[in-house]
Amino acid sequence: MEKVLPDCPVETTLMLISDKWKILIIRDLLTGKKRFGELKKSVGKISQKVLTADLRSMEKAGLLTRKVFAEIPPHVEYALTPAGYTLKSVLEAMSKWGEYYKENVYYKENDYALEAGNRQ
Amino acid sequence: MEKVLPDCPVETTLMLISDKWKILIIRDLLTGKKRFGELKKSVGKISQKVLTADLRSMEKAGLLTRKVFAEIPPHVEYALTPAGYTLKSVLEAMSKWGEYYKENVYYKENDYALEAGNRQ
DNA sequence: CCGGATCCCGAAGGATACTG
DNA sequence: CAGTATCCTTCGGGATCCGG
Repeated sequence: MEKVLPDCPVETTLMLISDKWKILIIRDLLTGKKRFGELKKSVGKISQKVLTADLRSMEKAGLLTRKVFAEIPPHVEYALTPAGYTLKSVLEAMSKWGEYYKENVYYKENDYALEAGNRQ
Repeated sequence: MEKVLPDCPVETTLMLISDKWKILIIRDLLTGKKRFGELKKSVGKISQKVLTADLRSMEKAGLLTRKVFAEIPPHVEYALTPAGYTLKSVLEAMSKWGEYYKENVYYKENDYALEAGNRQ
């Protein structure tokens, strides 16, 4: 890897998983290995091109493995590496905070403005 | 037409803080309130426009407060709300993972990749 | 000092068609 | 089924100027 990691470990993490869909890919792999088509369905409205690109990038980063079965039709399985799996702690923190926010901010305080940082 | 938060709490969190700079803004506010100019320096290469926009968006979402002092020259302070502060758990998880990654994956990349790839 | 108003660009992502 | 290959669109975000 020619590129140097940032000093701040938070930025390191951002560099690796802050793309639009990567966290969701990890979320869906935390429950076990999945085939390309399964991921495409479970992640959401991701396109094939982007899913392929993100999976390749995460493979290079050592977050997941790609296993090709020599079959017809093709069969490819993706699974988290130990390093990828340890992202579970980050996802769990995000999940808990999301629930907290929904109950304590979104439903109680003033309505959350829609244009603000919304991604579909 | 009311827009609703996603069912998945992870996606809720993503919706609110997955923009390029928001996590770093929170990182820098976790240590206490800061003025606009201080944030601009500490966050990194963020532009004024984007910093302003992100701060406004996060204010609307209830993550931080904006306090304007009636002074000349202007003086504005930003501070996390309790909801914003609880994101600390997410940031800590990201920080720990970043350090873990640097030591256990980045510095041993080739070994790791081979091992993970050959394991089956 | 803070930040609004414009203009602009490039990269990330989407749509669609094709293939081993 | 799991990709490539193209083409196209969007929009996040940078640069600059201005103003209270």
